[in-house]
Amino acid sequence: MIISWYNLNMKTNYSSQRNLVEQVLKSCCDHPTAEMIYLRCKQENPNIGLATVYRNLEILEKQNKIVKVSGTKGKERYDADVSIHSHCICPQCGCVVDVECSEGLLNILQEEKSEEGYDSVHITYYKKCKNCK
Amino acid sequence: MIISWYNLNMKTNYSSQRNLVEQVLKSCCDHPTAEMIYLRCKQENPNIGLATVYRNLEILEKQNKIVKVSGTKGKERYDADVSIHSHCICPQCGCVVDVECSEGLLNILQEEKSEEGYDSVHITYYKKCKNCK
DNA sequence: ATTAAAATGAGAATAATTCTCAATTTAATG
DNA sequence: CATTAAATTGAGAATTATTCTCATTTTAAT
Repeated sequence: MIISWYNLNMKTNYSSQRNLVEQVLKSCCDHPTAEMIYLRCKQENPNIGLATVYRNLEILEKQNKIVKVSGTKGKERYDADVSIHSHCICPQCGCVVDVECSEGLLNILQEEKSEEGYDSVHITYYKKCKNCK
Repeated sequence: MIISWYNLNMKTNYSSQRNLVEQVLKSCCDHPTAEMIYLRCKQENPNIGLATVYRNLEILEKQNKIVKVSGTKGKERYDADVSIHSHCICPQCGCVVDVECSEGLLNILQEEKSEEGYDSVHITYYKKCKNCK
């Protein structure tokens, strides 16, 4: 995922669970699945439900606070790093690593965004990871 | 999906069902889901099974004969147009439309590919479609 | 304090995809 | 042409990621 310009047009109240999901994801250096996030949240708050994690990931994404990474072998993955960068996915195991976004690429995307009014642009590379190779 | 450099390293025999799946997808101007492809195949061959369609879509993708479009609200979509182009997905209904790939963008991607050895690169834009707006 | 809207947890429900397995088809070989 | 091993199939079961439901609790505006 590269750039996101979503905005959430619904009212939200404060929720400690949503805050926890966001903080947990921010503390991850990998790109965890919803279930992995759920398990890490449970360590802090054993009462949190899986549905709550899914609900809040969706809201946080619409608030541009996190990013969803699709194309990862069935399970979606999430990233709290919303700075400009791309992703490389292993077509075998589905793991994700960050890829820097070059100046030239960024310029083209930002021009397209202003011309076409996109909500977001995702650039995804596929390449086998070290483990799978 | 923009460019794909996969290659399938497994032996395949001829199969009329695989041929049908490919021809049906080639005749589609939309970006159908597996089930839509299955239903259109059934019109030609009422005996074909859904699992067969899934199996062959996977093989055809690895053969670079078709392209899978991810990030489309749960159901994957398929495209028999393997020429260089990107996709724009509606975040509400998941429908897909083709987007031309500019010369500048293509040059950057091809340079990255030769430097990094990626298997494929997908550029995906998100923007509400006319119907959903 | 009151109150309406927002959020939650638990588990059920949904649905896309993959798996299993016995039967059939393909194609290489003699 | 006959043999044979590998590839493919169809049907339905199994899996599993995600969403939905609903009664209860929390939030925040008044």
